[in-house]
Amino acid sequence: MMINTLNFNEDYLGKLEQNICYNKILNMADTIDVLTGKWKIPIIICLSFKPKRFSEISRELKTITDRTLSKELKFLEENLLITRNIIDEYPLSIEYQITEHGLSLTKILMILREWGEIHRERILESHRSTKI
Amino acid sequence: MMINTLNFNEDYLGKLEQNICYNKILNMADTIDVLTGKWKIPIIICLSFKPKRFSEISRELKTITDRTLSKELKFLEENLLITRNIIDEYPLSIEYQITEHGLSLTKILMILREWGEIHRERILESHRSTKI
DNA sequence: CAGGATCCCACAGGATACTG
DNA sequence: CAGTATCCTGTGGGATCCTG
Repeated sequence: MMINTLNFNEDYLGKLEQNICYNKILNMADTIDVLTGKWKIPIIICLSFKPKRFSEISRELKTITDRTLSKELKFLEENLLITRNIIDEYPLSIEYQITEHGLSLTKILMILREWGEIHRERILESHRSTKI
Repeated sequence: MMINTLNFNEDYLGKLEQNICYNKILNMADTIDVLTGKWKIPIIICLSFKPKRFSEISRELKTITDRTLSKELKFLEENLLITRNIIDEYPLSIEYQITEHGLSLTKILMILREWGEIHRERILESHRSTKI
């Protein structure tokens, strides 16, 4: 997983530089991978406050389907961003908890938010000026 | 564009906090939007060195199709990350150039790369330990 | 050279129904 | 409660061919 097949031309910045550049891009893509899609960021944020159960997450995210939530939780667990803890056997109760590694995304999310704000400003500004 | 329809429950952190949180997530999603997909990051990096023409970009990215390159360049232009400059009419020659705004993504890309490196380490490490 | 048009497939994610 | 199974649609992106 996470290994995509992007191919830069071998002449790109010379072979050595190209390989370095190639790996850097792979690393960026890996990070994007973990944040992309409609629900990963909301789930991460939702769990960053405290551990929660399946139904709690589902309720807070409101429009997510069980199927999607189930898949995304599995994905995040495989990526070591959350853990799935069995709390009680009878009745079955399971808790999802963010890991340290998962929390380390917080910094990135803040930076994404900041840039997104600026970006939205620019776009709106440019739309205004073209309409005058 | 860029406005998705994510819906947090109204009770989420209380109504006020929820609205703030909701907007923050929209901003994050906007940034991700600009970086997601197979080719946006490579194109941005490719153009961050110097302005290039369609065929140059195509050659350097090697496996990208004309159709995809065309669409992505249009997307990046609409998002004010690059400009499309007509250099010569006869023969037609056009140059794509990254904007200041586009260059401001560099910082984010570095951070994504750093986290991606760490992430890959963790994943590999965990796979090693489960196989022992 | 700088793309547009068309066809095609894989995958994300919603709707709905069911299970231990 | 904590999911799984099935069906369905929209979109990303490759392949191929065509044009000013």
